[in-house]
Amino acid sequence: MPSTAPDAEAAPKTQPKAKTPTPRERARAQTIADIVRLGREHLAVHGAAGLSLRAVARDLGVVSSAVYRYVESRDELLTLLLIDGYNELGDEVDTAVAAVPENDFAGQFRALGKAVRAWALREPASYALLFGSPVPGYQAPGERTTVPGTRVIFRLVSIFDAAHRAGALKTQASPAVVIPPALAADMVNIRTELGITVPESALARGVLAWTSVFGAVSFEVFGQYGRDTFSAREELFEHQLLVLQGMAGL
Amino acid sequence: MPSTAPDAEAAPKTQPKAKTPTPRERARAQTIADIVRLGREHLAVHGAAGLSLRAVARDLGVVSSAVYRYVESRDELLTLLLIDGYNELGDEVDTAVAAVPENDFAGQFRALGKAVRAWALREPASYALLFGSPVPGYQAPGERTTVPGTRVIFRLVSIFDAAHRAGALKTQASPAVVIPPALAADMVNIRTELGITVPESALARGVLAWTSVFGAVSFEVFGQYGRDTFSAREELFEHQLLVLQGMAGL
DNA sequence: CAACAAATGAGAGCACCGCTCTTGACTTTG
DNA sequence: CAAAGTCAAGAGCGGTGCTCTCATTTGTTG
Repeated sequence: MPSTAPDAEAAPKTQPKAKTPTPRERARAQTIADIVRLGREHLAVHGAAGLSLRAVARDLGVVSSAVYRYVESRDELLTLLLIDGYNELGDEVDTAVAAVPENDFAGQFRALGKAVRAWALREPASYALLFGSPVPGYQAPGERTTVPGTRVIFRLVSIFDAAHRAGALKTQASPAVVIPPALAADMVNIRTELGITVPESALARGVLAWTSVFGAVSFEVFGQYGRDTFSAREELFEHQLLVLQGMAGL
Repeated sequence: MPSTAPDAEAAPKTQPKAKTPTPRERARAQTIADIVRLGREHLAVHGAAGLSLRAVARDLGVVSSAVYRYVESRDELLTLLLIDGYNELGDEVDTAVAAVPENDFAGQFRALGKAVRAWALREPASYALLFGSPVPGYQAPGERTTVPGTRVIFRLVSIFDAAHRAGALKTQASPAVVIPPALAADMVNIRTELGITVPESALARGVLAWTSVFGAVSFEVFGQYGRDTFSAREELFEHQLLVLQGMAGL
């Protein structure tokens, strides 16, 4: 794939660069892909804080300064890994949700949650990079990370919205809790921004379901549960999803 | 305070060392306390991964190798900061819960949640150390951290147990969700270990409330909410606590 | 095909890190 | 008062991110 522009080919624009990829560009893209791949391996083993460009260079069979030809800095590599992780998670969530019947909204919610958990347990270091403690001194560039970084939450919102449109969302949850005006205003903003029709209270419960799923996954991935407090973690999470879907009105 | 034993004074034991603290011991304890204090400051600024013994030594006005007289290693300092954080959080949670009337169990739950959130927002680096991504290569020594590390969850469990004993816990939540046998067995184990009487389903919902609170706090502290998705974060969290307390049967 | 220019890799170097070891000075204790 | 114990300092090892210079490779173009 080309290094900069997302337009694959054709359409000669004002930029004289975006033609068919020259062999140099191809080699360059391949090298960057190799760096990202090795970076992922190091991330998995040593964590985000232990990600070392020098070590990646060694694995690449090249001196450390050479990788700076391809990656601007360690933070740049972190950004590439961040985008990589967001997209991998987003892909797996999408396929998991798509495998559930269109009108089984609760099942879609559970499939989403289980996909998140499965990916997180398989790639704990990437999960930690995406959803764990922020890497000190590193600020993700929003213009590159927001789109892949919001794929899962968008998917969840779309499930709620589809359920609501289908009349399958219980908007009046069992213990009715009033929403203060300031919070309601936020919810209205979100609703208009996303172009959905879910009422405020249901939207708030959806947000809570979202954060709760990640709380449960984080506890498990980050080892907050005691070593052997829970032996049936799969069942625990499944149960939590069932309770949460009820709370959210699905 | 003495460096090793928790017995303040008197009671001459078999150990010939535990007398009145010598000036040397006092100075040593003071130096260690200074190191921990400076370590906390560095933790707050540079995060756990950026915690540097050399920098602490500089602030202490001493050469780097000198601090190794007081702290075995960087990981040892991390452990001290971990215990420090757990105890500070535990203290604040305890006082916050104690300020609520004894029979207002839902209020106690909310007070606990709000105390956790307030502390986390005030000390994000410590919160990240305690509940965020694990520091790669660092394993907390359980024999020193489990007791302070379980103070808050014990407090929460005790609220649920007291509510149940007082007959104020709705054990049959609105959408009844069956608990698979393996998970029920885990819950029975926990119940007997803690010496409480809460039924399995309520205990499971308590666990979910616990992880959900931390999910919500983590999202806020770790900046997972968009920059300006929510302007009324205080109200959002309060609302989430209300929903969770309903879900948990309080 | 040859010449040129861009892209690339190597190496040295800077300042930082955790940690170890030795040395000399100091303080407490017998 | 001298021995024992404690401590700060400094040098040193291997690691890190990153910059700079220099030589070489490589693709393109006249």
